[in-house]
Amino acid sequence: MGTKHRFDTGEARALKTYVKLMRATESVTARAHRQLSSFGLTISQFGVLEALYHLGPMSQSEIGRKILRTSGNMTMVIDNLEKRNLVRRERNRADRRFFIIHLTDDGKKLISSIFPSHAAEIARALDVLTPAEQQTLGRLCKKLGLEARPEA
Amino acid sequence: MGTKHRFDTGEARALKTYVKLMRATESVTARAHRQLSSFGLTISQFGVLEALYHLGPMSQSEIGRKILRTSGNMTMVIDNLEKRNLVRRERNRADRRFFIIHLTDDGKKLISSIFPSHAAEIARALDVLTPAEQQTLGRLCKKLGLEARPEA
DNA sequence: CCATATTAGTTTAATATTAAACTAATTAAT
DNA sequence: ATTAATTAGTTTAATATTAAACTAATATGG
Repeated sequence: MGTKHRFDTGEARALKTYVKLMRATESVTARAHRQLSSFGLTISQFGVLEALYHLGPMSQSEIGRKILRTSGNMTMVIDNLEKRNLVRRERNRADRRFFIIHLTDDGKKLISSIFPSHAAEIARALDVLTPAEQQTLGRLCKKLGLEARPEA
Repeated sequence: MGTKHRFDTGEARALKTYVKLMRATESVTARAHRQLSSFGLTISQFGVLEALYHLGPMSQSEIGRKILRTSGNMTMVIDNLEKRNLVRRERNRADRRFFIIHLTDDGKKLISSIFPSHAAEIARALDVLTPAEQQTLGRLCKKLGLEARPEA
């Protein structure tokens, strides 16, 4: 058929899929964002608090790896959380290059009060898919996500 | 079982699915971003050029709707593209509230030279999925995307 | 020990992003 | 026609985001 490839069908399919993937993510994220901002948190700030809440104290770079952000970014997000006394930097004694970030009592109180409604909101968003469809979506996304991100 | 719901299984499933969805999107987008930045374009700038290239001249708000960005955002992105002489604002005579944004010759040249490699890069990223899997992923994402974004 | 490399985090400069307040132009309603 | 509401775009202020240059601490390899 096409000698060059004015628009290889495989590419067209991939592009269409990608657009839908992005729109789906942005639609769910926008919903989460709307809700979180009513609690005065950005998505990244929530991500930090949530990681600390469910996984325990961590260094900035570890958190950055979990929520897919750069180290420079983490500096600012954690600065802002620290200003509001939601987290606390604690210099590691053994290796003084890094901090361990802890939730403060205020932070713990906030994230534990917000998390349930966040989870419920996400569940509401995914409710248009059956449980089986969610499983399938998760499986396909996992395959896609792994490919460019060898890290867990 | 659980009277309250310490972690309703439906919610747990939804959250896991959402995390995978985000990671998949960010993995593909990061790949696209890496490539585009080698051409000196951000994702949003590319989105604007691509929309104009494939859909023709449009107002800022129309572009914003296509690429899911706010109007304030469009002002800056288009300012930056205009500075580089890749697009041109043309005041609409009939309704002087809006501009029609046109690709300049430079802009046309740039996007037409970049688009094929971008498409190829996305296709490469989606290559871990079979065509059938891509179709399924697209179908599920479309369902999800529609729900919170009634606009087409 | 000392030079080098690596690692954690910060800073800087640029763009992105949003929400909200705002201006200007148009449309609708009475 | 005049007022009110809507629409397009800009501006502002705040946070986000990245890449790149940087500092400080640690690890490695002679």
